[in-house]
Amino acid sequence: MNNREREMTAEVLKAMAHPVRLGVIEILADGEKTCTELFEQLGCSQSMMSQQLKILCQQGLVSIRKEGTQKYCALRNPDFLKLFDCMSKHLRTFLHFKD
Amino acid sequence: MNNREREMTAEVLKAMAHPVRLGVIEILADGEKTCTELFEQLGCSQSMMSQQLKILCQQGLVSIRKEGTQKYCALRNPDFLKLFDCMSKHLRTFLHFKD
DNA sequence: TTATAACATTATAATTTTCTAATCTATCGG
DNA sequence: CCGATAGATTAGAAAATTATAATGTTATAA
Repeated sequence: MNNREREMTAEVLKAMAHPVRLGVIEILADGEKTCTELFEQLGCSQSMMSQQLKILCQQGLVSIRKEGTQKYCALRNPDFLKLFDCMSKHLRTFLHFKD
Repeated sequence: MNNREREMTAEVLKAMAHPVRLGVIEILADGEKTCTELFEQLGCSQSMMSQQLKILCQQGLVSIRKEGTQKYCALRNPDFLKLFDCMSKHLRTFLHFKD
């Protein structure tokens, strides 16, 4: 990786590095959801969700499809789901995470 | 993942989400290196490297072994290297990254 | 014992992120 | 057209990150 590539990679990682945004990715693993479903399930405000979804879209992690007055969000790159296993294992092994 | 786990995961991802820190992980894939080797190869200051290494250690990504006046850094969890392929592919596929 | 090489810490200014609250826009049903 | 629902945008304060510069610490070699 050259420096430019590392900078772009850092941007993508930053886009994931937030509890709400991780929650979105996790929920979307189950299939398309509307913005409202997402913020209700994650217990954050509508405004917060809208802002976080924008970040996820900008980094190509989520795509949005409009249907009437609603918008359906979907995972654009399911590869990133692998990351969750990796992280769970890491937390348990290296950071003494319990429960 | 519950919320606590998402918060901890976010911390680990943040620890990777920086060009210098990604560079460290990439270089360490090749084996142990001293701090000086790392900052020289990445072209950043010694102080910068020391601070970034601290972050990587705190999140369990890098371990440090002392030997005389030097310190040898190593990747603690080589699982994270998989991430680089995933990222390269993502950049090319979803973010139109060229070369 | 002193100079130096390797690394850590601290302080700080500049920039980014994060979160909340308020407002705006678009679409649909009636 | 009107009200309601779904979502976006904007503004701003607080907190976190980033980068640089200066200074501290420790171990070794001479």
